[in-house]
Amino acid sequence: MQTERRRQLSTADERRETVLRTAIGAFASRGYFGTTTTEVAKAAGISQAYVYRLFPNKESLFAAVVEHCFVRVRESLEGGAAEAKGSSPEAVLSSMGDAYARLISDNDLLLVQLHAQAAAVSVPAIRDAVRAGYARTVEYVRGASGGDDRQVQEFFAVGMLCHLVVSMEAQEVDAPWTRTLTAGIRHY
Amino acid sequence: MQTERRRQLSTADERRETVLRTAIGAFASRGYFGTTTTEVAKAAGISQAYVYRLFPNKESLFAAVVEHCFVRVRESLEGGAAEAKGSSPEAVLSSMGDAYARLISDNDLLLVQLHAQAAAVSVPAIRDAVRAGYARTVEYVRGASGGDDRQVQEFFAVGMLCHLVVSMEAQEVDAPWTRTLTAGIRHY
DNA sequence: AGTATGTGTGGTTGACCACTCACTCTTTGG
DNA sequence: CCAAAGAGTGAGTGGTCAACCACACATACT
Repeated sequence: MQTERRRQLSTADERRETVLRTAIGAFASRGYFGTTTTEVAKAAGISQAYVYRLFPNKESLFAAVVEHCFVRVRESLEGGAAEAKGSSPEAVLSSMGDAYARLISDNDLLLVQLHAQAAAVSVPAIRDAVRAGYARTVEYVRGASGGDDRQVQEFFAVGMLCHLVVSMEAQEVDAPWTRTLTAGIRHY
Repeated sequence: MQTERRRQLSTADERRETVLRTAIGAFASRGYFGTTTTEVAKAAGISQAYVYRLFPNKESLFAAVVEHCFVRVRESLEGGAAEAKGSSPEAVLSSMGDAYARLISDNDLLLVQLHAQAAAVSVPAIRDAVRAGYARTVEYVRGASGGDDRQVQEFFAVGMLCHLVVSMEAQEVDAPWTRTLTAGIRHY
């Protein structure tokens, strides 16, 4: 009978994954400096002390969360590429853009990327995570779409424009300037 | 004789302007949550307590710094528009882009804008300052260049791409993905 | 000269935060 | 069944930060 009894404790690895998943919501609003490890712990349903058993310090924790976000973004782009109608760079990029728009309809993922960019300026470990994330993502987009430098660059430029729109909640404001910035940008 | 003697104390208004100017450098690396009012005070050469005589709280201080940044950006764009060769939207936008590139060759101004965007997510007063700044700037660019929605949008999208490149110091990395992101982007 | 007003600071406070330690309870394996 | 290893926590600790206050000095006004 014991053999079949459910574990009530998670393994450390499972907990680490839970933390990575839930910490996205914790870091999304106030970013690296503005979010406390207590908030991260609460979101994961563990004690603050245990966060420090799973990660050596706040910096590594945030860097791991950032890497996790990039993985999710790439998975979403892969999905987009798979369901593209046609194999021209334009068709693939458009379908990828659509998949990305769906992924970030929950804003948290996008906001963590924005905050990661901001923290990258002063925290080397985070800068490295951001660089590695974009390195892989740019190369993935280039390879999967077959687009040239110009097209790939524009793909990311539009992505950055999304960050701007979401960060100041420009969709909530009905004015010519917001319509200009959001023109043609999908959101769900 | 007394009439001609130099004031040794600044007026509060002069001090406020000094703070706005020097605080850009203070906030540039670690942003709103990561920068202390003591650092802002040191950059301005005054005591931390006096910062709180000049501004009601940290939030208003940062919002004022953000507004100041937007004013400087618009001044720079005006300069660019003035020295454009030709009056076609393309010529004016190109010249404005060049002026902007020169303005942010000192990175601090750009970094404050990036951090403002990040803080806008969770601090309403900062979000309002960022919205107002982009509202005026978008309308200025549209009016001065005569460009259509598409062109104005691309202008800002490329600007956002600059934020990304600078925040992770992508210029320091020599690799295909950095060349793709930075292609055609001027820097001084 | 004297006073009201404005500029500016040292020192403090109470809250909070990253990180640690000693300890308990659970699971695993022999 | 027992011991070793792992999961998990309560209760700190030292340090830092935003904001405040009492006070000193400079200037302007009369």
